[in-house]
This record gives sequence, C-alpha cells and structure tokens, in this order.
Amino acid sequence: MTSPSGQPGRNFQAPRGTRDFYPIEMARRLWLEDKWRRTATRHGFDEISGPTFEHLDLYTVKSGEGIVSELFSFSRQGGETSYALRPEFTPTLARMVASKANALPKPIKWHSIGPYFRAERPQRGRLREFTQWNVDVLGDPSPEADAEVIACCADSLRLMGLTDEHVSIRINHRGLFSEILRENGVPSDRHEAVFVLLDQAGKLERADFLAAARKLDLPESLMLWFGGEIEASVDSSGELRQKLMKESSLAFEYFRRLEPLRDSLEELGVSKRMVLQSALIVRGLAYYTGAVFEVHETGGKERAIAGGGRYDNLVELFGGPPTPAVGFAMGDVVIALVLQDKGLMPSDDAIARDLGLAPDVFVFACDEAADLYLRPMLAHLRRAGLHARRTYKTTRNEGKLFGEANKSGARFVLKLMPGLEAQLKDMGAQGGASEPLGPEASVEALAAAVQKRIPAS
RNA sequence: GCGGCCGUAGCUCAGUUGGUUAGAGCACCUGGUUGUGGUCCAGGGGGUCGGGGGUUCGAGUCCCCUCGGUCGCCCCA
Repeated sequence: MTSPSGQPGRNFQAPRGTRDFYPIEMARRLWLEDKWRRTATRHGFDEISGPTFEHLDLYTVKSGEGIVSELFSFSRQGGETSYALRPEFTPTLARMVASKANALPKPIKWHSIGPYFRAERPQRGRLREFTQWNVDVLGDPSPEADAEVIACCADSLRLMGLTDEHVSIRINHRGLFSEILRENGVPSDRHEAVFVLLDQAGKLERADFLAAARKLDLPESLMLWFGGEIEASVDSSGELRQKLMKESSLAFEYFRRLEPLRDSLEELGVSKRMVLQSALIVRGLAYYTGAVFEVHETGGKERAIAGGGRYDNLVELFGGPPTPAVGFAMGDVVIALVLQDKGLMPSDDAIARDLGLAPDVFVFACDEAADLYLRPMLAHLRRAGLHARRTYKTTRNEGKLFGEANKSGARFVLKLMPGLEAQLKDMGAQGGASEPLGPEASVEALAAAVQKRIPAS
C-alpha cells in the first residue's frame, strides 16, 4: 500500500489499472469466459490466439502515430525493434488472415479470448488490462454474415441472463448512410465530418447539435432526420423512432435499406425488441465500412458492453487479398458491471457448480487409526477421477468439519473410521443420514465403493 | 494529459476542540461445546493510521508534497 517501486521492505502493489484475481474473482472471470467460449463454439466459431505483444508498426499502420501514447510500447535493452502490448485483436487477426488467406476455407469464422492493454487513465468500465472476446467472420460480404456475428453476441448475452429488458443492440450502417448522404447532395469529402458530429450527438443539446449540423451545410431534409434521431436516442420504447420514420422520408428510406439485416437477425432468433436502429452509432472513426453496432444496457448509464461492425478493407491493408470481414469485441469490465447492476451475477456457489469446480467429496478421519489411510484414500478417489478434498484441521469436532465441508461446496462428505469402514453423506439431502460403507479388504475397495455411490457431475 | 472526491487491520467502519500502550463487527487461526451442516463459549494472530516533510511539548486528527483508489473530461481501436 506504499511504494509503487517496491524498495526493500516496502509493500508492492499491482500496477495502476490492473487487477489481482483471487479464487473468487478468478472463478467469476472463468464463468464469463465460459459463457463466451460456449456461445462461440455453438455458433461454429473456432478459437484462435495470437501474441500478447506485436511490432509497434502493426498498430500505427492502422491507427496512425497518435495511437502510440495510448499503448504500452517498449524495446529490448539495446535492441532497435519497437513492440507494443496489444491494445486490440483486429490487427493481429488481419495479419494472421493475410498471411494464410488463400489456404483458408471461407468463410473464416474465428473467435479469441485474451488480455489486452491500454495506457489510459482507469475509470468506470475501463482498465489498463482487461480481457476481451473477439468474434469475426471473414470472406463473406453478405448481410447474413453481419447478422451471424450479431446473433452470436446476442446469444452470449442471453446465456448470461440478459434480456431485451436489460440490453439493446443498436445498429447502423455506414455504407448505406453514405449512400443517402450522397443522394441528397452531400459530397463524400464531408461524410467523415457528419459521422464525427453524429458520434458526438449524444453529448450535445439538441440546439447545439442542429447548429453544428447547419455549419456542415446539410440539406433541410437531413436536418429533420438528425433532429429526430436525437430525440429517438433517448426513447427506449421505440415510439419516437416510429414517428421519425413517418415524418422523414429519408429516415424511412434509410431504415428500409437496413431491413435485410434486420430480417437475417430475426431468422437467427435475435429478439426484434432487442434490436434498435440508430444513426448515432458510429464507432469512432477507425476502419468500419458497413454495418456497425453497439450493445448498451437499456438505462444507457454504462459504456458500450460490446461493439463491432464491418471492415472490408482491413485485411488488404495488412498485405492480404481483398477480404470482406465483420466482427465485434466484448470486454469483461463493462459486462461484469452490468450483470452486477442488474443482479444477474450468479452467487459464488452457483458459479462453482456451473464450472464444475465444487469438490465431489470432502474427506476426514474420525481418529488417528483412520488418519493412517486418509491420504491413500484421497489418492484412490483422485485416480478414479473424483475431485476430492480433505480437511487440514486437527479437530475431531464433526460439527466444525461438516461446516468446513459445507463451505467448500462439496457434494459428499466421507468420514473414515478405523477398520476400513466409512460413512458417506450426500450433502444435497438436508438432514439425511449417512450411508455406512465397509468394512472392506483394502483402501482401494473402499474407494471403489465410494466412487460407485457418487454420480458423475 | 486535466479536474472533483477519498485513503485507519484482509473487508466495512469508529476514533470526541491534536493528549497516555489505536478500537469494533465480519473474515482468519486455536481450544471447548464428545460431536453429522454457516450455533454458542473462550482465546489468538494481524495496523510504523498510504508514504515523506512540516507545525507543536505532543498528530490518525492541522498544513504542504507525493503515491494510490474512485468518478468525470479528452480518447475509446
């Protein structure tokens, strides 16, 4: 709690923005990763991984030199090469795809879970080291591919217990949006500025937003639409959006062209009530070319839970063949906050059960004679594939020992007695009696009798 | 990079207008309740009051600096 540099005798502490994962925290993290992994697997995504640091250039190529101040970058003592801890996965993914593109069957459906690093000031929902799940489809330009990644994202949320009451998926489409702008006389060199403005719209008063929009010399028909977007963005019922589509022919036309994506989502089982269209979702300025989307909690209080979109020319940028691509990322920090806020984070017991981490059997000996075969018994149970734990206490107080067993979450308690006899109690049955076992001819035989009575978890 | 708030045991906190060896609950450890599930009883370990400097006879209490946490701004891949 004192010196960050750790002089002799001083306390060390974890670096700013990083976390220590004690067993409880680690179990929660594993639980979350388990939800991600299971969802991705069900949806047919293969898991991949890459280095946690890359050449610094990999990031400046895509994001410009300005990105460097946001990275943890370094070079070896005396070395010339600059590296950076990875702040995101997409460049690594693009690199991996680019170098094997022609050998890979299409579509490429990959996902990845791992740590990422950003040299920013920590704040709510944002740390310097975090875990992120990336899901991508490459080689398929269709709206169906967009829908596939969004559906995978939605399914992971459902697996965590989140419904359309808790979260919404807000979708937009840069390509279609640009089309509409062009058709209404906004030259393409001004589109970027429009995106920037829409991105900031959430933070501006309606009047300020409209004033800024006028400066961009946008036609009145667009102004009507954008003004309506500001209002609709704070409306969770969707009524204002319906009204907007009636009043503005442009909004109507735009949302009509998004219909194929909406239809695909519905086919894939994504609740229509969870999907919102919004021209205000822009996703920074980076590399998105088509559909973009973000997941937000319905209260709108937290940062985006997940975000992604289509990036059709990124693989080419990294030296590969032209490859259409779409994907998203979800970090562990915001989703954990949302689950906590909504009371959906399972109890520690439930997590242990869910992950199969609870002991199958908790063993103790009732006296010194039984102590003699406690350890061989553990060995046999473990060899038989059971998760077996023992007490390390010296007390023979069975009240305390059962209390300890209970706290460990063990399904059964095995009490060893002299003469290779034992009692086995099912902790799931409140107040139930113990079943007597033995005497047997050997520890192994007694262990086999125990194993026979413990069903696979 | 900038700003607000905060910093006493592992956790949540109490510590009177600055005044003797800094407290409680929970958690942890030990023993007892001769015992089959978070009971009860007794005991114990653990804090240089984030760190440094200053004011003072005397500082957890006041002042300055610093480190850290937290929330926000910028940014958000």
